[in-house]
Amino acid sequence: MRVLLEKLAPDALERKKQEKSVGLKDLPGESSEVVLRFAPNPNGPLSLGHSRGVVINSEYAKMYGGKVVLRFDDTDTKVKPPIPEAYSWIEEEFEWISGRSADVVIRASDRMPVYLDYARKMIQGGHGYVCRCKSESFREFRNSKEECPCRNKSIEGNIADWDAMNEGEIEEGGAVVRVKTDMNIPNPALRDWPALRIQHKPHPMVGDRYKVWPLLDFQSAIEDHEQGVTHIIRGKDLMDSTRKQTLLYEHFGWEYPSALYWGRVKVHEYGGFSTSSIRESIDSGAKEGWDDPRLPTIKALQRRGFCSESLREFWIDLGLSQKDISIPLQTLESFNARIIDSKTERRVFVGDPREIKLQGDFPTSNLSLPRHPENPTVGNRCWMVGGPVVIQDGDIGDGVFRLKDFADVKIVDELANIESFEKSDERRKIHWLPLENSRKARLVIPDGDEIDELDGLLEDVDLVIGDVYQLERVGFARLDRFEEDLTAILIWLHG
RNA sequence: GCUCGUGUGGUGUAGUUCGGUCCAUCAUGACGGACUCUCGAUCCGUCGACCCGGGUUCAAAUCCCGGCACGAGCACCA
Repeated sequence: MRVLLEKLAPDALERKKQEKSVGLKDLPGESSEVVLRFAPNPNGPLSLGHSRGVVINSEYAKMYGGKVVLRFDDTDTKVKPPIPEAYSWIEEEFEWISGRSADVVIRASDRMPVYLDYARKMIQGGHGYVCRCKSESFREFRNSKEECPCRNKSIEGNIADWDAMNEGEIEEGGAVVRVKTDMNIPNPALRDWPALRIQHKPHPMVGDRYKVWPLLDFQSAIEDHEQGVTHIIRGKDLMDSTRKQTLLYEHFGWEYPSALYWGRVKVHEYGGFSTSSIRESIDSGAKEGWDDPRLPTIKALQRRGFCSESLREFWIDLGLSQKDISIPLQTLESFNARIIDSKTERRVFVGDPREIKLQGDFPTSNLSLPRHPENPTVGNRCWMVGGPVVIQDGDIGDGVFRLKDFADVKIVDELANIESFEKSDERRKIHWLPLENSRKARLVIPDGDEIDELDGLLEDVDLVIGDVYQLERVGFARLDRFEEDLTAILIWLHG
């Protein structure tokens, strides 16, 4: 066979090197006018978990020249109530993460008349009914595949109940609108699922105008249709949602969009991405705020100095796998480090400083060091050498080392004797700083639920709040602020 | 319990649609080395995987059957 092939088609024997496909896979189905959506609950700012939805959806929109709808699913006033500031936070974060603003921004709470109208149509068409059963008793019906007594009520009776719900005549929990499916569907989750419920608690944005609010499966299904969404990308925990909504679409005679799913992601360093539990930790005082550097929020990531490009590369690299994955933060960090390294200026931070005096034959003078070793165009930084210098206490060791970019020294009686300016042997290289060019600084290092702080001295050369620096031999950190006593506060980014 | 989904090196990921071009891709990691430009960068090298068992086939990561493991849904949350 091989001999035959060699004669007929020698190319067929050449091994092509395997390649990993880059970027996202093609979208299934019709892709001429793609409309995607990202639908967070504004019960807090966006988290690292949400950023996956922003990146994947906006990236597909870019690939196909389509649109992304940013939709605020704010229909719950009790369990996960929206917070008013979060709407604008999320719009800004969406733009920061994706590098573009959303094409359409809508709030479910503004669209209530649309949902209520469709609900009434559904009831009138006999595809839904008002169920007055208690949730526990309906659960029994559902599990035993029995129809509940409300199911066969007349349309007139249902409309009367529907009006009563909207008038506020029925208490919370007293009634719910169900979509009529089939009590014999194998999957219990799909049997006559609830579409709208009563909430008397006022909504932070629209007040107490509405007494009946749609549940996610209903509201989202209606709005996806209204916006012409062609592809829904969401977590695989919402697979049953797709099936429920498909049944609703059948009632209305609509065609359901293509649905794609991703699995659950855990980042080892963070407990989870739940907005409610983050909010709890802030309310209890365990965390300082939404941008506490220990938190997996976008605000915290920004404050620490992550760039949005690394977030995009990270999620695109992970793709749309339905596998549940647990990934170390280091993976994101390595994307970030690679991207920011070339534009990050170097500075010296000496933690746990120890002062030493230089001794030897050298003139008091300027020492000029590059701001970036590979990018001379950003210029140099100047140190005055002559006075006392500081090194990290732990670096003392046997007292023989090289002060990086300066001189080989040997410590004798608290004095650093300069042995050579040229690198003369394989001794350790350590970072150091003239006292004259330093200012007090504190490096804040998030570590799980803890915050470690390291006091030291920072090279005081053109420090700009908000900039990220690479602290030589330490790692990357962002200058967060200056304290009143002018101490520089650095927040640790990564190594 | 019912329903749905997923199993590729330490961690992720490509390849599975339509079996051969796969002694399985890329990244990250670990280890070692080069560079008298860092514990950073760059460059070089090394390590390491198709969940298990059958079947079909000249040929299986890929198709079929049966296990096992893990995850999710079954909320008047999103």
